[in-house]
Amino acid sequence: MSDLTALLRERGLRSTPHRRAVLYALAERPHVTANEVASAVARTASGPGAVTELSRQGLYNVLEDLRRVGLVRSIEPAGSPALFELQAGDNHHHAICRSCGAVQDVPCSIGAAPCLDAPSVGGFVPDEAEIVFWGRCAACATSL
Amino acid sequence: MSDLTALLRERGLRSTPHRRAVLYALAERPHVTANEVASAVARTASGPGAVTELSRQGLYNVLEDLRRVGLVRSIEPAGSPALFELQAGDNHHHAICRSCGAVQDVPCSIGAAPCLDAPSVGGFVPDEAEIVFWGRCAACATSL
DNA sequence: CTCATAGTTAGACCGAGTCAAGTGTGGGGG
DNA sequence: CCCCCACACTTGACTCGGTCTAACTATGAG
Repeated sequence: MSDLTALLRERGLRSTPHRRAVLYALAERPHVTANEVASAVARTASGPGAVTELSRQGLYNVLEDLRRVGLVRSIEPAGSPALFELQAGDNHHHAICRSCGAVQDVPCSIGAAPCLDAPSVGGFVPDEAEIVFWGRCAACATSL
Repeated sequence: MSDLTALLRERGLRSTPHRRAVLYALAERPHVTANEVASAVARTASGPGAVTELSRQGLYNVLEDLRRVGLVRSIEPAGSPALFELQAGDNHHHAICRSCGAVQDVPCSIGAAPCLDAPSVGGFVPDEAEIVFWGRCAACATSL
């Protein structure tokens, strides 16, 4: 758990219980909404790592801080609140189930990095490509 | 303008002034927010095609109807309200400028259809791939 | 010890979109 | 010709996710 502390310090952030709790929560379950992070953190409140409730503002501050230093990434699929995950640095993409909303990681496999190839169009300078595959997850596809 | 009527009938929708006005507005300017559509429609109110103001709910109804029959497509970039465009049927993607928010169409050029290749992962059955390139548009890139 | 600053809180606020329920309205049947 | 019903549309309250503001508290460098 103290590696979380190291991680935070490394990025120039103070290591606070809330920040550690958020990182810990995201490590356990990827692709969670801000609310889910909040309740995960709240649940931590009863464990040994005891954490006081985190206010809404506090939560967003923490998430934004972590995002800014590159520890956390967020995606905002159409029709869903923002989802947060630990930044793995592997530039993977996401597959989202149209019927149950489950989010799955998809390794960035198309060739090397299809990711930044495309738009030489009109002088546009891309720095990131975000790909979302919409469809049905295994469970929902079979139960059709 | 009556081709809009035909278009609507073809898809099983009554041709109403509001629906025509929305289609017309989208034909003129792609990637507009619901609000922008609303004001475009309102502006039409003073022209020859006179249209009475369209309520918020009415607007969303029209947009949803058009989307359902495949005349309109919408994208919801992170941190922005939904943007609407006419469905061109060409499955193009979008490049969004991080600094000015401008949205540009990007032809779906990577190979044939990178679009549905990827996730054989875990039984996921994709039906659409949505790609967003984030970066700087020509104007913002040069003015750095 | 002390003070600036980072972190936190409570609560008002906002924009985008949805819900529910009512009002027109226009195009068939009786 | 009139009634009636489906569909278009309006109004206003409401929800949800998130932001802003203004305080308060804890921390840690000097």
